[in-house]
Amino acid sequence: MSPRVVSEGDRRRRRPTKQGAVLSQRLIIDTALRLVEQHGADALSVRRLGIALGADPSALYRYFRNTDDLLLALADEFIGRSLEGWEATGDWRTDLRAMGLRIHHSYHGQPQAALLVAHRTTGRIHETRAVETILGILRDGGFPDPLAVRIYHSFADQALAFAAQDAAAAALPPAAAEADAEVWRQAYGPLPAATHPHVAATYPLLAADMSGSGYPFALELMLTALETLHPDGAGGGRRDR
Amino acid sequence: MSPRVVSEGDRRRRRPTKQGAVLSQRLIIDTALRLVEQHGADALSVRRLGIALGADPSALYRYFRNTDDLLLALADEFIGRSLEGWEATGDWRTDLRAMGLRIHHSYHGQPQAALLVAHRTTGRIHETRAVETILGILRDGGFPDPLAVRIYHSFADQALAFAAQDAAAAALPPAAAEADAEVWRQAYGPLPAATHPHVAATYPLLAADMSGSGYPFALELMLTALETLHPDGAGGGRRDR
DNA sequence: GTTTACACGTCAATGGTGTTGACGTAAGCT
DNA sequence: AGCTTACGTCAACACCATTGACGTGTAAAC
Repeated sequence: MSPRVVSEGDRRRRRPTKQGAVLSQRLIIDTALRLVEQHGADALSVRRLGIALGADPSALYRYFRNTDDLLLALADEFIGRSLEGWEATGDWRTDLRAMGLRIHHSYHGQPQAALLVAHRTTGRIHETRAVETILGILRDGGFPDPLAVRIYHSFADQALAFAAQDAAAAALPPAAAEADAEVWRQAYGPLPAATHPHVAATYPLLAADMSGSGYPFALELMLTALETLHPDGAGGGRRDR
Repeated sequence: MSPRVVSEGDRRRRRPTKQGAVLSQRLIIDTALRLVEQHGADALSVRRLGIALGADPSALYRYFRNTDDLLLALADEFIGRSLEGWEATGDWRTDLRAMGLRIHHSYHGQPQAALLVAHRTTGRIHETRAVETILGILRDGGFPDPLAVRIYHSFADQALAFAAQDAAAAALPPAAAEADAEVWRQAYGPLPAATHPHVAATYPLLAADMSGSGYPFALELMLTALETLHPDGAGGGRRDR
């Protein structure tokens, strides 16, 4: 008896489905990504993916052990894409900022896969390269090793944590996402100054600010703090007091 | 015809189930939290919750409109518990720090539930009180409204994002957690200086640092940055209103 | 105390999900 | 040309959230 899933290298018989599609891991991953992009995260089910491929849903189990296996493959795919094409400028502020925003942005683009991978340590090639790059920015930027390592840890965790957080929001079923957005109008708007003076006083500002991600400003705050920790005093004289 | 779900105030008839349980929102939420605590986030389904309560699963729909409604109630309960007993000192640095660590800590203590809940906006009583409290710390601390709001947003998101991130790590099944820890030794330890000079140079520091959470340091960085943004320059004193 | 209205627990059914075992066809080797 | 067996298909299982109909028995009204 043959194992249910055959590794891609050993695959031989390319047998078309009833509807004429010739399956492969590549085709399945690409189709799944397209499905998620076009119809949202919850459109990705084995049954729907089967239909989109023109194959019986159970055929997928010839290519992936289970849906988790498939989603990890998806995640790995976009990690690769998210690191593509970045180049260092040599200024640690600029480079850290770009790195953070890039991670955050690319995870946000594929929330479903992001959710799965954001809190795992993969140790794979793209991840190790990212670690190396960020550490390099900090050490070449003049931070001593112990500080560079602590900063790396907080910087990377913060980028991933915010990315996962925002991805989770983006991956909510439409109804729940709508509800979360409405909450700021319906629950916080009517709060009276008597019981919630600070919310009442700042409500318009709040409602406007909360619609976006808190990450960009958090990143700027971190960069600001790093300037004061930099061994060269004010960190190149950008900040004054 | 009566609406399917009756608001808690208007509820009158307390009719025991076949198995003798007398349902209420309180009982349901407490049971759900216990279920998640004991058997993990995946154990929370309407059917299983019904069984745990000793009631037909569909009885839940007399108390919550749907599972999302139940989840939000769960989330708010969680927020409430994590802020129980906190008291302001009047110093915004101390208070913000305490607030952040408290959120982070309580989520870490209930990782399974935290995962389920960390990225929702509930708009309910405990959450609004938390928002009011944090905004109050910032405004009473002397930050002008537009800045206070931006800071609130990034501060709260940071605490929640890290909490979810660390909860996710703590909630991994033992086997997967072991595997993730091993990755740092097996994948990063052997990286040669030729291809990954920065990782190789700092590996002992890295391995030691990565075992903890990045949040405490990230929080300190944020507080440091806030000092420089404070209108009183070095952020010396408390401002009265 | 008796009556009455209806709240709410229960049942059954719907349409979704991931996953597996059995089966036979046809693909690609010899 | 014949043989093996990979792999696409089918059917079934166990679970999921949710809803409409129903009737019991509680608590209010009298």
